[in-house]
Amino acid sequence: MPETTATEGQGTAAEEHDRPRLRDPEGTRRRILAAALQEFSAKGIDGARVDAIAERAGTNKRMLYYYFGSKDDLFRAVLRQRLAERAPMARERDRTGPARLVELHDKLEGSMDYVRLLMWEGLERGRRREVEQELLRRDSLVEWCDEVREAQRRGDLPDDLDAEQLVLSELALVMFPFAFPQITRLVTGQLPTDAAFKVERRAFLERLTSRFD
Amino acid sequence: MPETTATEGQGTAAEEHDRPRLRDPEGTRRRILAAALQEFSAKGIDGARVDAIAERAGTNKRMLYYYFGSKDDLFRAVLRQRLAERAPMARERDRTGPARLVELHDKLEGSMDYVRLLMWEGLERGRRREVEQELLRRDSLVEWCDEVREAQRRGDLPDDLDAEQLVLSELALVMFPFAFPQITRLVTGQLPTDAAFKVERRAFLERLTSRFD
DNA sequence: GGTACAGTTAACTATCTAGTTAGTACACGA
DNA sequence: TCGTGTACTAACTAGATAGTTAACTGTACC
Repeated sequence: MPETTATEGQGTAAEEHDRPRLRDPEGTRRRILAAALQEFSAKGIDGARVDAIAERAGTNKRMLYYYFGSKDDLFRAVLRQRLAERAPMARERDRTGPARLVELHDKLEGSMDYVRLLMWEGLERGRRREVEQELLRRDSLVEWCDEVREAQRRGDLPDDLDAEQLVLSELALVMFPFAFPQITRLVTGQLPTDAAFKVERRAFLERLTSRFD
Repeated sequence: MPETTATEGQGTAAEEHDRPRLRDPEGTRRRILAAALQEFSAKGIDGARVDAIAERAGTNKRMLYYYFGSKDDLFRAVLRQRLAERAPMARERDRTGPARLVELHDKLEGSMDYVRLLMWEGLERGRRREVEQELLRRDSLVEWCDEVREAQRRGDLPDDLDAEQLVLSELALVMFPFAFPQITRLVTGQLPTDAAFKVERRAFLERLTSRFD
């Protein structure tokens, strides 16, 4: 018979408010995903520690394997969820109007974790043929390119530039500072998370678009 | 007294050509750096394995600590060396002329390992106040910004755009595809290392510059 | 009120990994 | 030819880490 320390701290009613439900499958799952998002975003797949994720989620490491199978599967689940969350936002955006870069910048600036997740994906998985949510992502990007071509036909965007390359470049302009914080700091003296930087970048993107179209 | 297996395979003259010099301090150091560059570039600091670096360098793991002190110090040594190698190239380049983006693209396309090293630095060390070769890098970038401002005064570049933001954006346009190979593939159908992609990107950057200035 | 199963836990294990110990051998100057 | 320091090596270690075991428990359903 094992030492019965397991029940320690669960008997008293005073502690009930700490953990309202003793069992909460969906909650546990959600908490693990949230904790994993933070951990993976901060340290990548190799750098993240399974124990740290479990502790952050306020649960046991075993639950992580119970729900997700492996560290790698957990990373993919996190990425899948985050991508699915953002997918609908892309469609809402005006992707060809004069405010498109500023709008994209605003959408992205609050989700550093998302950009970092994509970077880890690129570095640790970039060579793969298939990527998480391949079809969803490709469809979304193809749609964007189609809209650009449409706008080119209308004359709203310059038609001598390849649509795909243009989309790639707009992503570059907005994502790059968040992806390379050290370069951003070396060039501008500020980190991409600084409020002052965001204001300057925003203003720059605004002027760039107006000058460009 | 330990077993004297150490001399095994070193006595015969027939094996001499495998290892021309039994001692080659500079060579060993160089081989470790080269191996570390490959390993760190491919897998990052956390992902790289010290044993793998030693094996790739054809030496013993102990030598790595003998010459560089720690895994972390080795990474910094690799980064420092690579940055020092590239520093003079920046000054040679014409950074304000109409071919500047294409030229930067050409300079960068052969050194994926360099871009990846910078990405790992950004992800695993981005928050730090100081970065490897801080002064060298900042000086180089400040010089670039000054040249841009000069060109703006001359009227060669649009003067309503902040010089720092412009430099950051030009780096973004060129580095982004290499940093996000999976996004590049999803948008264009090609990896940034594909010859076809490079041609297209080059053409795009050329047209972009001519339309912009 | 019993029972079956999903949810939860602590403790365990095999393996890996950065870093070390302690010793060997080459080269070079005296 | 001897002695000394630099270069080099194999084997080891302590701690970490992903993943597992097995036992336990709340809960839904009968």
